[in-house]
Amino acid sequence: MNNRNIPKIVIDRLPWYLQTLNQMAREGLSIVSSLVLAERLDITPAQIRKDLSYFGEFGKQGSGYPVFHLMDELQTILNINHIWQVAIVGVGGLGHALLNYHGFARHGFETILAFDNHPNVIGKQVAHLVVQDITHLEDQLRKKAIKIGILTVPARQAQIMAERLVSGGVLAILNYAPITLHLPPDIQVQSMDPVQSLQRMTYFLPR
Amino acid sequence: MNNRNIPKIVIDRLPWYLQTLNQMAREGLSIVSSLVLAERLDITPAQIRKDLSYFGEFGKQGSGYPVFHLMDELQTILNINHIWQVAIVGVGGLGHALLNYHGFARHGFETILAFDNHPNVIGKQVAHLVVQDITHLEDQLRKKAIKIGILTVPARQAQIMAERLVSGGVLAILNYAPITLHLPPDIQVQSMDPVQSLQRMTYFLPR
DNA sequence: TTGGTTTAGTGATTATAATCACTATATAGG
DNA sequence: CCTATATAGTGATTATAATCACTAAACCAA
Repeated sequence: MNNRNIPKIVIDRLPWYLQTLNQMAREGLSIVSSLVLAERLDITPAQIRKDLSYFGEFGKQGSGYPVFHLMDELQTILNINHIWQVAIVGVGGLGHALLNYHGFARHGFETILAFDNHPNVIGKQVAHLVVQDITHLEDQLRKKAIKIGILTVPARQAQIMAERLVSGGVLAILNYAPITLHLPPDIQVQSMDPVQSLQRMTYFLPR
Repeated sequence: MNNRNIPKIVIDRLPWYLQTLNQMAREGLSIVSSLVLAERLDITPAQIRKDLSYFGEFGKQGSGYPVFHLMDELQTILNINHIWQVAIVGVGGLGHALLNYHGFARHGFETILAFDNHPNVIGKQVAHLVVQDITHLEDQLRKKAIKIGILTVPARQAQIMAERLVSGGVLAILNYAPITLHLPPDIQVQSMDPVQSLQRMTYFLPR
């Protein structure tokens, strides 16, 4: 086991492997070789083998990796072998859509709190939740010991709301606002800006 | 000018630089040094200077980069110095949210077509568009010469819809479905899977 | 059981990317 | 104008990541 400190980029690929293994499991596959998995992901088999080797020996020579076992291992590695409770801040169009998205729960992320600052939304039921007044944010986060927040507020409010999430004890933020958040280095942030993603593609399109 | 073929990861950072420059411009800043920009982005100044040097010399020694000029240059490099027309496939909750999102238009991405296969949605007005029957997809894409598609359909329909986008002439797909699309190598794909993003963070959270 | 085939794991190698550290140029203050 | 300071651009260096290519183990068909 290749256990000198693990490159972050390896971690970034694991969820992707897991997603594909999930798909393969649903297709009834019970063993998969690095070659087959690699073809599905459009990368090299060596990459997969080396990535996995950072964490242990999960495969068998001659056959490959047992799909379910590898999924379990990846879930343990990724720290998703239990339910994570999540809070959403900002119940506009996107917040609504995310609250109604079943994918979170299906993968162990349970949205249990939703906040907004707009009187028209506060107290309203959205999907399975009643939207709470943003003034209760830190209180509620502490009370429920929430570690993960989803930020779906307008750009100009995002920084302050991110800080409030952090002061409520949140350690990881999924940021849908199109700004770069400034938070302590131990806080995890993943940004989901569709405009940036589009701009990463237009570079390669014919001019 | 450091013009041997440009690493893809450099391209990936340019939209992020641009976003921050935008913000700085709004704050009234007209010149910015690599140091100041780097602090804002939490990277090293050398990284920024080297990245930009792949494309030209945009700064002045002693002072820094003229904000507006650099923005213009980046927009030209990224091929976003004109309007891109975009089609959305799938007008569920997320599709609705994206159609109502003004950020696309504000950054030169104009959503001009929306498709769905559900009778309850077809013909309905959503934001500025009337949702069209998915059967007209390829026709309409060709007619309007659309090169960029946004995919917001359920996972099981995503692959086939991606293929239909491509056969309608689309060259870049922003994929919100939680699957890995298999498309010709010249097709650009950016995936936006919130579950994967959450899983990339949980690894670093206390267990 | 045996021998050819498949495949994981991994040290060595190569490729890619980030950083350093220097040069040349511009700025700003007196 | 002159000098001290700031900063871009970049070749050289270091760090990081991907791939190669080998070994040992497991599989499988006859």
